[in-house]
Amino acid sequence: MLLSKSCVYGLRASLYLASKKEGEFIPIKRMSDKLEISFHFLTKILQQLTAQGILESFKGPNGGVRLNRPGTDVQLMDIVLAIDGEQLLTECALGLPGCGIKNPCPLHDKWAETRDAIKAMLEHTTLTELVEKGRAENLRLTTDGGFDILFED
Amino acid sequence: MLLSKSCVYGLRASLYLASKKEGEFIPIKRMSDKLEISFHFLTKILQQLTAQGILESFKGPNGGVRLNRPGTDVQLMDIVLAIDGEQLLTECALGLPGCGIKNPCPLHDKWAETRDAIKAMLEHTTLTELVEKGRAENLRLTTDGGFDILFED
DNA sequence: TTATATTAGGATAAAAGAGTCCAAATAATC
DNA sequence: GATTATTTGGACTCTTTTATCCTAATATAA
Ligand code: SF4
Ligand code: SF4
Repeated sequence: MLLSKSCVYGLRASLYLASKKEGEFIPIKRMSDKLEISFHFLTKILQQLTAQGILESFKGPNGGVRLNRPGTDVQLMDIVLAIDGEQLLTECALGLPGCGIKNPCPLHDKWAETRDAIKAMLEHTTLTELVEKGRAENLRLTTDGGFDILFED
Repeated sequence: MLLSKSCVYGLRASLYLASKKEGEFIPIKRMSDKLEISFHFLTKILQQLTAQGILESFKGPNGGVRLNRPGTDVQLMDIVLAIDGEQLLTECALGLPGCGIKNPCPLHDKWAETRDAIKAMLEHTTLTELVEKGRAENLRLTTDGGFDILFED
């Protein structure tokens, strides 16, 4: 798998948050219900995102989490880096230790191209962009149901 | 990680085999030494490749494994499919169950492009091609040492 | 001030991936 | 026929990832 499960959940949750009114705190419980992710697990993941400054959290009634920056300023790569780290950008195809351009393996050239494509995609896609697309085309963030089900309260 | 460790080891071993005289059986022990991979682990992996018809094995003294087809006919994708299965081609970015074009998530379009690039790379690269490149430029298949160390007996 | 809703954080459990070990089967050589 | 070199296959262990649970801290509201 390209991204860990934690990372995927983090992305889904971030998209959910980006679809909400800016500044509003959303309880994790609500998100885990809507997104069909284990509440406790999602909590752990969002704690990471909070620790990394991507989310902001607030305790107590009316508490929850929200994006720390507008969704237009959050790239998918930000989430991926916060959860999976640089692995995706550094590790690669033949996974030899201490890799890079200096001492490449035979796959390096081809792999580097592919990896750059992945990187570019993650860096050039913002949360808001996907939310707008999802809303316009009623795409899904869960197993069943379209984007719209996320907005029923 | 894009490819499992088993898969990476399988690729490295297949490249090794493709660099050898066609038809020659190579003992797994020799490969595991050269490639610095645990003998027992590599054995398990190569058993999978043998079961999938990518390699052929022969027991006893002078035994070992060899490619079942010429290296020019073996794509990287063949190895990846044999070890990691279709996961890479079917699963994806947001990893929603039962995914596909019918009921996509907001990332689908962008992801599909990226995934196709990965797929194309793996499908259009043959073992022989990489071996020739590795030989010509003395690239490496192990932590230290160039391609050439693989050929000392 | 008490009850309630929430995140934070630690401990633990279950599942998957990676790696090791051993006995059995097979083939060549002595 | 006995010994040796090799693959096969199963059982097992270790590590990492995924998931669950419980308690504490914090903020609101009654
Ligand atoms: S040389 Fe390049 S492709 Fe090969 S393992 Fe290193 S970074 Fe990856
Ligand atoms: S819709 Fe496409 S990108 Fe999204 S999870 Fe499914 S296959 Fe992957």
